Amino acid sequence: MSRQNSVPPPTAGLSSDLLLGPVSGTNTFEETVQRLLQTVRLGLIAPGERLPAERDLAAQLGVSRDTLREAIGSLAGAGYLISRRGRYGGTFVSDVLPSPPVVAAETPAGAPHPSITAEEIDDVLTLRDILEVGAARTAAGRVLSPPERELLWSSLVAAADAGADEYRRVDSRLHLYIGELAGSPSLVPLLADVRMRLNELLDAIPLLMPNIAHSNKQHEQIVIAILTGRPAAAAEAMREHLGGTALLLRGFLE
Amino acid sequence: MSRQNSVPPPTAGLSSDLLLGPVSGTNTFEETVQRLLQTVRLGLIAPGERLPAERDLAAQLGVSRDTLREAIGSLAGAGYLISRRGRYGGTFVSDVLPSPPVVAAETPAGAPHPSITAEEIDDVLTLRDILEVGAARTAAGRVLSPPERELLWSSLVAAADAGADEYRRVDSRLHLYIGELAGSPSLVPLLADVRMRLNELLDAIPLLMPNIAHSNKQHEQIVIAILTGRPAAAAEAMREHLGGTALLLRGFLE
DNA sequence: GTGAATGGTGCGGTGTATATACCTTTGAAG
DNA sequence: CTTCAAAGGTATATACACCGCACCATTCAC
Repeated sequence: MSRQNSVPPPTAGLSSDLLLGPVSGTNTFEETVQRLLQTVRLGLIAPGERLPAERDLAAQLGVSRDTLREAIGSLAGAGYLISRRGRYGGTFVSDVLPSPPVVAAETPAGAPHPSITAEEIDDVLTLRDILEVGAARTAAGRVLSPPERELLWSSLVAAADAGADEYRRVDSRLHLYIGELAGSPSLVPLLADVRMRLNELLDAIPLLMPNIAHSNKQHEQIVIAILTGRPAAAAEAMREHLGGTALLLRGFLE
Repeated sequence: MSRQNSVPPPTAGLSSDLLLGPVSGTNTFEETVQRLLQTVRLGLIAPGERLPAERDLAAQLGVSRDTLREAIGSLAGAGYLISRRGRYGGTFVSDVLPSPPVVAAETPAGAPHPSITAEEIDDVLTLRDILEVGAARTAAGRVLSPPERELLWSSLVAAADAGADEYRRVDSRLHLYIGELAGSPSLVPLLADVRMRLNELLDAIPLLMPNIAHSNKQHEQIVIAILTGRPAAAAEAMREHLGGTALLLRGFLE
């Protein structure tokens, strides 16, 4: 043990045992599960809709059908997916999604929160701020094709029209699509990841209608700023929007 | 079953077969190699310095010693690491790092670029802009401890004093440390990844002294803005700084 | 009833990762 | 000069994740 013994080396002491972190240990299986979960939880495929056939999906994901099936099975067991066989069968997203395992916001006996620490909250909110504000700014700085513009607008409308039950999902989609408009393919999975983490936190607090209304108004400002090509305005609007959620979360959880 | 299928589903056609992308297929072994490579290429451990003992490092990384050794062996073969046995031995970073396999910037026969496409360049630069500008802004918005402030400043000085041979490495460290000051642990690996991708591109173009001098000046502006707590100024300075590199890259490679 | 598309099942092969134990080298301390 | 501790080097056995393939069972349009 004890590392930097002889010389306190000139470069040591900076950060960053980037080393330190445990290597992901990402099973192909677990990663596949996460992918599917994202697809469902972020609303990329709506409740009741069908996934591609197992053989096709496995090919798309670059995974053996066996592994994919294990993943599907595990998610089916959790109530997210339903498989039907036979012609015109397939694997479908549950019509009614299971409410995810809510991490208790209150500690029953004073025990430390199982997985919802203050550091996690800060981490997620900070990262989200960086990613989403940057995405909005970048998207606003690009010239968008007519179909892109229409799709953005319809995503906005969908969010505005959504009921409380589907709001989380539709909202996620809108934010994700803004990220996609930024034009960096690598950005989208990062946004998806941080959004998944955020949703996990949001699941622990109530969803209030006034907040939704407020969010919708902000969404509109963001989208309009993007459509009219004003990066600074888009960034500012997004920052405000995220700030609201951040306040809400910190208020309830910290 | 299935509710809204009558209509060509409202949610389809959006982006994002987030599904589509192939699952990473990340070997523990390859991931370990990447980690070590980052540690060396980004200057987290300087040439000549020692890595933790195999057994310790394996534990830190959450990897079996066997796998770690394979990774070390492969990097030793490539000239990045050197292992010495016996008491006070260990694994060390090569005193002189191998110049990485330069992806030819010119196509010899008109064949398509092996791995350096215009899309990759855009992707990296866009993502970098989002991450680093956001990091600078966030870092400037935090109250920094005295040691943090000193370390930031000394990183700046190190970059200013660096010779052309070590510039890439020291520059990476500075940028990475700014990211660390943003206070989001999850952000750091993302910055490291995008920086690795960027360095791969930079390796394909010459390093000019005037550019270095200019960069140093910009670094100073960024750091000062962070130290004086001016988020907008920090973001703007960082954006300018990155813009320079972006122009350079696009000029040489696109 | 027939055919086609789909999920369900079984099996064997291969490579990767782990765990454990032991050997070898080196240099400082006694 | 001997000893010892700390490091890398080696060997072997085990578990299982992932894959590819072939085949079965179910369902619905026609």
